[in-house]
Amino acid sequence: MFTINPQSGLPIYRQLMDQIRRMISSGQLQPGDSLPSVRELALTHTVNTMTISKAYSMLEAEGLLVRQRGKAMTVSTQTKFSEPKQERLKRLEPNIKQLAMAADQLEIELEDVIAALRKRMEKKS
Amino acid sequence: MFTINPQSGLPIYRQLMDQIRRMISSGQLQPGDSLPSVRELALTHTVNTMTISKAYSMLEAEGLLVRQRGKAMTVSTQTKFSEPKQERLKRLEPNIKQLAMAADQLEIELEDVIAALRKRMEKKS
DNA sequence: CTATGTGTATTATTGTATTAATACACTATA
DNA sequence: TATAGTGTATTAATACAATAATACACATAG
Repeated sequence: MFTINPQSGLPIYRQLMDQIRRMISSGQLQPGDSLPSVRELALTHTVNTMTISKAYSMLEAEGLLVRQRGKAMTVSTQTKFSEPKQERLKRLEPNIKQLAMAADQLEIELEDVIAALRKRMEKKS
Repeated sequence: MFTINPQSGLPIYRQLMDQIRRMISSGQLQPGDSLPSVRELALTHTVNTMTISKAYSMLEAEGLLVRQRGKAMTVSTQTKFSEPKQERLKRLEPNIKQLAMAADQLEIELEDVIAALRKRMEKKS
């Protein structure tokens, strides 16, 4: 369900938070939906349960998730799911910015970046 | 000369290493070129000198930089500067991959991603 | 020679990230 | 009621990241 890369330098709990935020923003995770249990995620990604729990707790502090003891974490019904495209684009900005910087420093032309991106994104769909 | 974002989660010394690697790969930093002194970088980015030093040391261990006591760090003359486009594209892959994942989770269409990227990259040139 | 500019080493401190093992409180279900 | 499944708390240990202050070794220009 999620993609964790322990080598990326980015803390695991932050990778998780980012991904969950985005999937809620798009509606892939809708209000009321249950998230995988901390033990399940910890197992499939060979990560400690407390690492997952930390991500969940912080998203709960943000109001995105709701915790009910004894039950799986769920997406808050207070969140407006499926944000408009403009909002979602804003969430993508940091990633755009970072790619642009990297391409710039590598002196890779815009069209080549686009080609690479196309290749990657069309693969999945 | 470099862009440091302390909030990004990625360790500062790794941000620096990534950027230097890319600029050597493209030839923006050429063999023999001097890098900014650790004190200068530390000052302009309000970061500790040892953090910069760590990045430099690790790049020296990789063979990219050369240290001569009493002088500024320089780009190794052993490195092939201006790598071919194919090599540079390979270096961009992780960034492409990450953007693709984010866009996917945000359910942003390829064409919208490209538009955002275009907007950002054309701004600079 | 001196002053200034390189990078480095050392030691100490602080905060964060992750793992580990165990126990607890609660829910749902057989 | 018993069992298995939720998330959480606690304590301990380890590793990493960053800061701080100081001192050292060397190069170069005056």
